[in-house]
Amino acid sequence: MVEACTSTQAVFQQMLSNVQTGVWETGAKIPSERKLIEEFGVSRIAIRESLAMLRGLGVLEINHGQRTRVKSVDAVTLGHLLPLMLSNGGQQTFDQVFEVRLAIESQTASLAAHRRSPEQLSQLGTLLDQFRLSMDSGGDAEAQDVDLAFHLQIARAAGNPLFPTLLEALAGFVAFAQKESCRNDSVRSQRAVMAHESILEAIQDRDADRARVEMEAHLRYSMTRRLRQEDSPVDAARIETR
Amino acid sequence: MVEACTSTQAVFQQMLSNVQTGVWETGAKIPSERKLIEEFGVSRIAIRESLAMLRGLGVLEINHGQRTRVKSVDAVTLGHLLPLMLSNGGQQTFDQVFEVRLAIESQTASLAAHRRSPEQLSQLGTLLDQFRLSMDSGGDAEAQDVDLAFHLQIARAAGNPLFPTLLEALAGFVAFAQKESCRNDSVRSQRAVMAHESILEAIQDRDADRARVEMEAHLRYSMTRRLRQEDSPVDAARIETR
DNA sequence: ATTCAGTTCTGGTATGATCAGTCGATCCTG
DNA sequence: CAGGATCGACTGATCATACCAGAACTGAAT
Repeated sequence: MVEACTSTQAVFQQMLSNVQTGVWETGAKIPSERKLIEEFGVSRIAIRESLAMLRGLGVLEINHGQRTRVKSVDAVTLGHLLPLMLSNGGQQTFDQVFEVRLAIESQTASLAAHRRSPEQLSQLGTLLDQFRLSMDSGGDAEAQDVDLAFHLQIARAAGNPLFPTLLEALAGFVAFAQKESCRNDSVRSQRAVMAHESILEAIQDRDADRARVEMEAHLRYSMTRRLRQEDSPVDAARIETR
Repeated sequence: MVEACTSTQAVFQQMLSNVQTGVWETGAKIPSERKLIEEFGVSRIAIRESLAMLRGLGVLEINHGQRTRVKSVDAVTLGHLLPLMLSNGGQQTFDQVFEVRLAIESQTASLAAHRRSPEQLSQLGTLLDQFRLSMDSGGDAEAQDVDLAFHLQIARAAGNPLFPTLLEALAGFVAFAQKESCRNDSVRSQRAVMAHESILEAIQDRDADRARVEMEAHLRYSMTRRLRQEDSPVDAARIETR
């Protein structure tokens, strides 16, 4: 381990280590700033800046008046980070994000077919019904939300918490593109419902390969469909981060 | 956007926005703390804590004596974050990351078969040769690096910069597990070389499906192989960060 | 036992001073 | 004039102190 030349860095490393090794258990309260000053032997500034860094990382939950607690790093933090990561080049297009989503969801569909519990299956059925209703009532925004919920439920049924996390982060990007392509397009809506039905069926039958293929077809159709609507593929596909 | 009740939060949000909207360009220097005090109209504490949070997020590069610069968020930060996210997961941790990696790399292999340029192809050949040499000379660490480089090159050849970025973050996480399973295992080494050969061949032939299948088989083998070696599933799989 | 006010914890902010690196212009030397 | 040493003016890093504001705890009055 490289020696941290600044005291803030040193304290930060030590604190991070405390979290990682479980000295500071997740959900537990850590000592107050005044205590930490004595414990680390540095000024409050160094303590607070280290805490701020950890807060930035999403490791700590700091609230005025309450003791600071160790937070389990969740999708939200990753959701903050991914956009920053993905937009650093500034050249990312929706296609690129969509390809990643395709990769993820092919896997989730396949895994979900293997691992889904009966409860998760029935929940998927419920979401599918809701999706149909939203489509009929013409609520685009709602339909989109339900659509995402359906995909997220599949990701959850895959039994790997990373998948819903990643998908959620990615979905923020493709959301508005989906909305665009969804709008006033009964053909596509119909097809989306059918695609969801097919996917659900495959997951129900525990047919992993079919689930994957159906999901891939579904997403690829959405993607190409959207592309056809765009005249200027590069500029229009540029990501607007928040 | 939710109103930030504390000034530090407000400044943080504003700064983050500055980065995301490009007001603060990546790589450029941001105003000094003294300037920011005037600009935001808050005390130095608030400024510094906001900067610390952004540093924790990996957005800023702060060095003593030099102006603070905007850093492009790279895989390293995410590499820090993933262990924290999964540190409570115990045994499943690696499997989970591996599944994501599997999802990503199945796609990259497939896409690379379509899109690889001749230069990228020849580079893959070079890396494969290096891989063979490393295996023969018994340099485990080197072999692992070359292995990763090979996979990253495929991700690059997929023509989507998101893939190498994500893979880099994921690979750093599973690195030491790979090292473990690699060690003194000529059977596995041999098989890894053969797998790489098969993948490269498929990519060379522009056979996307085969590339995907070969990659999947390769990774799945590594994964199961590693699992079989672990006797104490919980402790052995615990994450050693850094 | 319940309620409510006051105390005392907690973190949040501000100020001012000082230390310590880095950079660049300036000056001195060869 | 060229090259290197020097000094000053930046930059961030750290500290001590004080005070503000929210949350929680305490204890007395009901």
